[in-house]
Amino acid sequence: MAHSKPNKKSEQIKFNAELTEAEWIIMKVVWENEPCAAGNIQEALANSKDWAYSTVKTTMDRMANKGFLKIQKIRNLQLFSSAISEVDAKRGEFRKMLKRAFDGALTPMMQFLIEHEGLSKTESAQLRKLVNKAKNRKD
Amino acid sequence: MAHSKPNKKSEQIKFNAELTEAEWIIMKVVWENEPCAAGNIQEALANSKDWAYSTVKTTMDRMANKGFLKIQKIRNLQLFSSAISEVDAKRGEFRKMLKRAFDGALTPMMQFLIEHEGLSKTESAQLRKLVNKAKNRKD
DNA sequence: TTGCATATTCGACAATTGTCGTATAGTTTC
DNA sequence: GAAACTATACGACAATTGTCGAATATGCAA
Repeated sequence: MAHSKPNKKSEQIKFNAELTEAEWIIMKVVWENEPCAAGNIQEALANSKDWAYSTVKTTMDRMANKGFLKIQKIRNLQLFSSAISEVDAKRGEFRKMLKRAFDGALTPMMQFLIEHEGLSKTESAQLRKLVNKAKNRKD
Repeated sequence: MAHSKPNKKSEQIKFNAELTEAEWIIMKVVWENEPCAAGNIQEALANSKDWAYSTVKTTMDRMANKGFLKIQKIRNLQLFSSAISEVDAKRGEFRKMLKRAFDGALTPMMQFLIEHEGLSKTESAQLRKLVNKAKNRKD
């Protein structure tokens, strides 16, 4: 066959991406501005992060290596776009937490939330609404 | 005054502890066996983790430095105990995730759970029960 | 007391992450 | 075309994390 099938590992990355702190910060801006150049990102973050251009660029290059960003070259310019979706990144972050702190089980996490994170009446009401909406789902 | 008040930073650590992967693995065993020696932990983990004694010991020493473990010395033996609670560690992990992936807001996370993590009927039923139990809480 | 069996200490090493600086190469503008 | 910009390419460095091995110190048993 002419094109190579992505391997397990890369699919894993796609559906369960684990970003570092700096990567998250950059990724959020990419999702909002893609495709965009490293300079754009640096400027967009200028008021919150005092990062040198090279800091942003190096991090983005590493992200491209990891498969989190794609690069499209136009003449001398590199345009970056996301290679993973926001949902994939959120899923990765969420599952990592779930696995580490709750052995991967959702119910204990919920339990914890209610018992120790003190959901307010408002929040638990919202939650109830959400849960009801989910009632007719798969299973 | 005779005793020093813990500073913001150390309180931060206590109530919002952030453990690394290896630290989580070790901490879980400590919580179940404390007080215990490094050798105990290594043995307890022997079937799941192929770690040399020194690996476990080094990691635990570092954890003690960070204030996650306490050491009590008996003769030539060091007995380790947890210096942070399970709840604190879970809170730390949960909040880190919440901040990174959902800008710290709970409701969007719930939304995400239901929309993308496909809660099963069983799970959403459980959730509903939990939420109802939490109905009469603080606000 | 001599010595084995443990524990502890500590230094080491590679990989990852956060952060830059600088040397180059490609454009654009007089 | 040469100067002034702008982007890229890279190498670097410190701190953290995951992992050990080896040297040293201790305590118990024969």
